[in-house]
Amino acid sequence: MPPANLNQIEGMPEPSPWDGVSARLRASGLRWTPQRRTLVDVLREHQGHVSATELISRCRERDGTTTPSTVYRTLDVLEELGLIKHGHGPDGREEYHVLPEQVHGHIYCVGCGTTWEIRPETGSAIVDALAADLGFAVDLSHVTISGHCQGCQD
Amino acid sequence: MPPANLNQIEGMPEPSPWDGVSARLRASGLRWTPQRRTLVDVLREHQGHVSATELISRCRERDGTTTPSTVYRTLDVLEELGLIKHGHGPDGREEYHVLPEQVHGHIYCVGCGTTWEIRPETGSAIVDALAADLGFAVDLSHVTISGHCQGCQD
DNA sequence: AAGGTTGTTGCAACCCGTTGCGCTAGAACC
DNA sequence: GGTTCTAGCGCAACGGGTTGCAACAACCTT
Repeated sequence: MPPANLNQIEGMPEPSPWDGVSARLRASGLRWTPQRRTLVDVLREHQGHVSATELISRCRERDGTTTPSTVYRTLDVLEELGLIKHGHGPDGREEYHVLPEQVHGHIYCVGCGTTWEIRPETGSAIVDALAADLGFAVDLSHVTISGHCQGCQD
Repeated sequence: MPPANLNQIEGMPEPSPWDGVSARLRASGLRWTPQRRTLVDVLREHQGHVSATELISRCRERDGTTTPSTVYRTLDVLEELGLIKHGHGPDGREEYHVLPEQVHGHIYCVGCGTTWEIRPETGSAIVDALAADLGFAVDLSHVTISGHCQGCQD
């Protein structure tokens, strides 16, 4: 049997950015702990946006001893590795974007509560506008802009 | 002596949107209480942005019995009257804009911690961009966009 | 001036997120 | 396998913000 990627010894190989996490942590002198494994497992099956609260309760499903503080600290670490990004939803609460493939902002409709991603072209229009204003380099991904969607305007 | 505006019997007349608050409240079946008076007095001498925490402590200076919940609830009421607007700072905490003369957004520099107002032209560029995207009607004032100012980019 | 409604207050409890600290337990090295 | 170093864990407490509820008091009516 030929040497295989140790992280995916069975089934369809489906390389994921999560696969190298333990190694990347260790490479920085950080540690790979059961608690972090739990959180990464949870994140692994998530796309898009998740609230911190939801992540915590998902972790607790797998490991009843999960502590909020640990989750928040691990999220910070993972963010430094670039695997997730946090932002603030319309209510100001934390929201995490898993595996941000490309930077994108969010808009939130106050009327119906839906959240959309801002399309890249639109996003760069915003970035450009602010760059022209004060030479400001916007981090769009951190923010949710609110307003009313087409359906909710009367 | 000619009849004067009862709200400003001395000195330079300086009509303020705050003058009619009590009447406006009563007109909606709401009440004019000492606690609300205290908060309005505090707001009266404020321009621009204030955090809820600061408002609470300012109220407590005048009336030691001030309760946070009351302040928050009164702020909600005043917002419905359009006298203030709330938004979320870069850290997701509440921030109030007193007497928003014209809608404006904010940008916050992660590097140096400064907050700027977005100029109207730039603001409308953003609004237009999102209107073109999904027909979205943005409420710019509710949001603080973060990034790096010119001085903090390297 | 007294009474009755009902909007408001203040309290206590709660939720989300953060922080400080002592103990635990990764993992590198023997 | 055992040692050692220290990152990370769990706990407890805190701060900002919200909510349920019983008592209170503005305001209208008589």
